[in-house]
Amino acid sequence: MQRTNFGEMACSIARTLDIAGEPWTPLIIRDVWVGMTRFDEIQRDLGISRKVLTERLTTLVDNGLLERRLYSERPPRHDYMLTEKGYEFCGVLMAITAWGDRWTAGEAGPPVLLRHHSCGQTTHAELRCAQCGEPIDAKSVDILAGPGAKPVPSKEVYGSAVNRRRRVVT
Amino acid sequence: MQRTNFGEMACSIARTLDIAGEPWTPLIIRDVWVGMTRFDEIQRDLGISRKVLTERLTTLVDNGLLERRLYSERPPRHDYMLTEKGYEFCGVLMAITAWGDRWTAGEAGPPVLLRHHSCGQTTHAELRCAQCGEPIDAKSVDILAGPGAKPVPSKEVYGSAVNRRRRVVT
DNA sequence: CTTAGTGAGTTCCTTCACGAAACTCACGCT
DNA sequence: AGCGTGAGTTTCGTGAAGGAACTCACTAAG
Repeated sequence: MQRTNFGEMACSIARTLDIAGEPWTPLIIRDVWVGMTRFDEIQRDLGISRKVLTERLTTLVDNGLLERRLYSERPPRHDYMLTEKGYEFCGVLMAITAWGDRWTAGEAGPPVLLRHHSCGQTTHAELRCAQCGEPIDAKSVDILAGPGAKPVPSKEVYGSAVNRRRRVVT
Repeated sequence: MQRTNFGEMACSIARTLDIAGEPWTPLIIRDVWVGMTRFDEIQRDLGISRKVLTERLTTLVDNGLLERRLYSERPPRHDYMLTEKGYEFCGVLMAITAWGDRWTAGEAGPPVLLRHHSCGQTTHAELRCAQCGEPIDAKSVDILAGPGAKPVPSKEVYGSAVNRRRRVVT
């Protein structure tokens, strides 16, 4: 893990990135999502060193995004399965995919398409307000300190940053 | 940047993580989003080394997520401003925040709340299908190879992984 | 029985990224 | 002149990543 301890910051982004803030972990979750549940097939697909894959898988299991499911007793062998927590992280991957398709795909177009079961169409994930259902983006929200915000100096700085945002953006 | 070149993978997630696949870059984008546009205030807020901040800011400018805007000529001084590309990356940050609030906030609750301008409520970002508007999650989509998928061996592996997903998950 | 292959790691060594600290430069202000 | 501020740059030590080889526990085939 990186040397700075992002897991103790009072920030959901930082805490999340403490678990998944390097490229391999999201890519492993993606692979498990699409059905690669065995060590060797993930390793082959990603071209990742066995050592790093072992570490990442262990971290994901320890943090509750993956679970090991025994598929063979002699020798002991496991499938890696997404937990509910892991499945919900795939929402983050869908948001990343949507951004990546928009800005990094170039002329070739998106490497991956999603087809939604309900409507049967190829689609992508769009961010909506959980309250009113309208599209939501960085310019259409205010950012407020929440109950889990740190009380002392960071909040002070944070509070003034919120005010500064009003000045600069508007 | 890490040694594996994620930018050349035929995968929007990997390409995106080539730019932003370590914790500092998303945190810097967040800080700029909330209004910290100067070098020193970002540095103080994040407690990041000046060297790493310089590198990350340069990468973000080179990749078009931030732009430098001169606010002083003597000496030359810049505000760092989000581009449209950068603003859309904040959508990814909102998705990360929603996941992090759900799974990493603990008893303290979310450190940050969003208030949506349109409806005036505190809210969070929710993923919806861009076609039909219904909520979308990892279990409600099929993953298909798109036009930008790599033709040869990865696609072969990828195709079989999609089939395996059907077997394991359903 | 031996040998070979497979799956899932572990170990070792080299390289590279990060963090701390110090330094540098270009200002403006007193 | 000296000091403070903002924005870097440099140096050095530490730890993580990657490549390669090795290890172990099986199963299958000869």
